[in-house]
Amino acid sequence: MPTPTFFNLPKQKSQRIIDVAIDEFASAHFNDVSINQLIKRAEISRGSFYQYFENLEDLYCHITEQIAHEKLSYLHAYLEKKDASFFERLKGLYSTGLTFAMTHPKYAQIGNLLFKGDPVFKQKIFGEQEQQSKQFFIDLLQSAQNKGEIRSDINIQTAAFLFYQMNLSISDYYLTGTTWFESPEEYLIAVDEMINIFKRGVETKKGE
Amino acid sequence: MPTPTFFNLPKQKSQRIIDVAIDEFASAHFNDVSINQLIKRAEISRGSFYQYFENLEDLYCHITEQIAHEKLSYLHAYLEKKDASFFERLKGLYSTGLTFAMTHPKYAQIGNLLFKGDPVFKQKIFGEQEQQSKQFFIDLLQSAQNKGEIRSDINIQTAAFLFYQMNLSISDYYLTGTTWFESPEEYLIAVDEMINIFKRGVETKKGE
DNA sequence: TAACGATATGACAACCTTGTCACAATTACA
DNA sequence: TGTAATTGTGACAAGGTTGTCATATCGTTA
Repeated sequence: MPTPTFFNLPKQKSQRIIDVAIDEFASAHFNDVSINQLIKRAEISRGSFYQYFENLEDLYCHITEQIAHEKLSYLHAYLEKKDASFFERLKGLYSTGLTFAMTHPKYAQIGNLLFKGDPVFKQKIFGEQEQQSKQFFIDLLQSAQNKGEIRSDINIQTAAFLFYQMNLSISDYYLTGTTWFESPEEYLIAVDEMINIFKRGVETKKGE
Repeated sequence: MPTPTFFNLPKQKSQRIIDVAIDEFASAHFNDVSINQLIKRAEISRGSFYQYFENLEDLYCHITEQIAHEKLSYLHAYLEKKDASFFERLKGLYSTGLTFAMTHPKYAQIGNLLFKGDPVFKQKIFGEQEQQSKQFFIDLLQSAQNKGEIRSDINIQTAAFLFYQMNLSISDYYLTGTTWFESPEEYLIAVDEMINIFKRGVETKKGE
């Protein structure tokens, strides 16, 4: 947690620090971000930095909490649509992820770097919420299976893993990929097609 | 390229250096590996290191070339089975990746770290071969579509992206994941189930 | 054995990093 | 205005990194 001193700062100044930090954390893994670079860009002295934060991880945590909060508020709209079909909800989830990446590219990139970086560090920062988001996929699938939307021979754990991993891959490619698709528009269409492949892969046969 | 001096070294010594380097590169991203650590563990002096290699990247490239060579020889057995069905070949590809990870965990981890790390660096080291492996998926799918194994409405690019990304995810989870499946055996079954989902997702309907 | 080429070495410069701390400046309040 | 609390500052220590280079040692060959 940043110190009271930090929170008492004029909004303009604290925001400048946060903005620079977001930019730095979106450019490199946590371990490769340096306090020196950050304070130079944010135009604060070394001493001030340590008066605001315990260390770099303190600042990083504060930012990731902000990101998690923002992302959750994004997700809530979709989470509420409990009446929609499983495949509509899955599509909603993927769309939300992509929309979030489009509107908050740096936030999304920070999350992306966290996921691709040291698993131990990821666990430390994101452990609890990661577990929740995995469980969400499992519950979603279980509910769909109970309703007969997906076949009874589909292993929930397997399908949840598959959809969860693809969710990560899809955001990752949007943020850092270039070679597969020519344009974002083409990519969005491709994501829809992937969901259709998934749908056919797990849905209950017509006439069952 | 390492210097002639390095290649003239007694096998025992050069192998010791390579072994330590493999261990280091399997433990952290290239940027986080230090020459100091490496020479300490390999019991060579700083001066010697620079007599063998231009810098750390020189050594890294030499090792990744070794890895690529080893992996290719692994793949060749499967690449030859041109008469097998598309889904059998896809399964063979995934199996090969997993078998490689099981028999060469450090090699696989080095590749994994390269893929999850800085895209620019990845491109520099692996660019050409990455393109080839993507193209391989595309060709495989195109051929399957021509044979009528997969539906004509399936977009090859989309499916190739999907299968390629899952291939990466599957190896990654084997190497670093822990939370989804209890045991490697359970995971191997799950991989089979994923391929079945893919199969149903893209295969031509019976009776077409 | 002597001499020459190949190989090994670690001190060194130059540069980076983090966290601390004595002190300076500013602000708030009486 | 004067005092006290808060906030700002950059030099500094201690540690890390890379690449170089003069020097020492080893081996081979004459």
